[in-house]
Amino acid sequence: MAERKFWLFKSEPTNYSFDDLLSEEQQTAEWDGVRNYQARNYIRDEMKAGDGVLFYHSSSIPTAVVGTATIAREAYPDNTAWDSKAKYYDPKSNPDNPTWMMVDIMADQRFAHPVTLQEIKKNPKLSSMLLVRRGMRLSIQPVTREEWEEIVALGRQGQ
DNA sequence: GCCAACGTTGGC
DNA sequence: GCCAACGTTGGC
Repeated sequence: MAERKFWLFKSEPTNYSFDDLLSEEQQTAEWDGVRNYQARNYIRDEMKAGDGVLFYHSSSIPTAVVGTATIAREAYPDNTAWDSKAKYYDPKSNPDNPTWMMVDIMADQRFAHPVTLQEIKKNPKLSSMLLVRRGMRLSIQPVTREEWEEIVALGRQGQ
């Protein structure tokens, strides 16, 4: 069995929050709308069922990792790409040759203590994360096992 | 609301 | 294939 990988998914909570994921049936959602090739490649080529996901709230107060989730279904075509009424419609993609892919994620646990971007920047174990590198605006990023473990440990502790 | 840093687009 | 213009992201 391949080694488990770890990821960070960004979402603006006003658009889709961790609470929204928790309130889904089976606490599972299709992660559609990814329209960046690098993120698409991670989804298509590297994500496996069971991989860990840090759920990050961007453009919020505070910006923070608020919980964890699991890859529940591996890459499959993002059908919203060829829905002309969808927000992320892409006329270049079609069912015969889908450009964009998505995974399903299932909520795992909400952190007792959201791990803020500020804390991440101050923590020597976390300060080299892609997340805090200037200009790293990927909505889906790989996270190392060490970073995963540190953030999960911080998130679990009450305060 | 500002604006820096990206990715994408399209003219040449 | 270059690169300027443009749109988007996302912290502040």
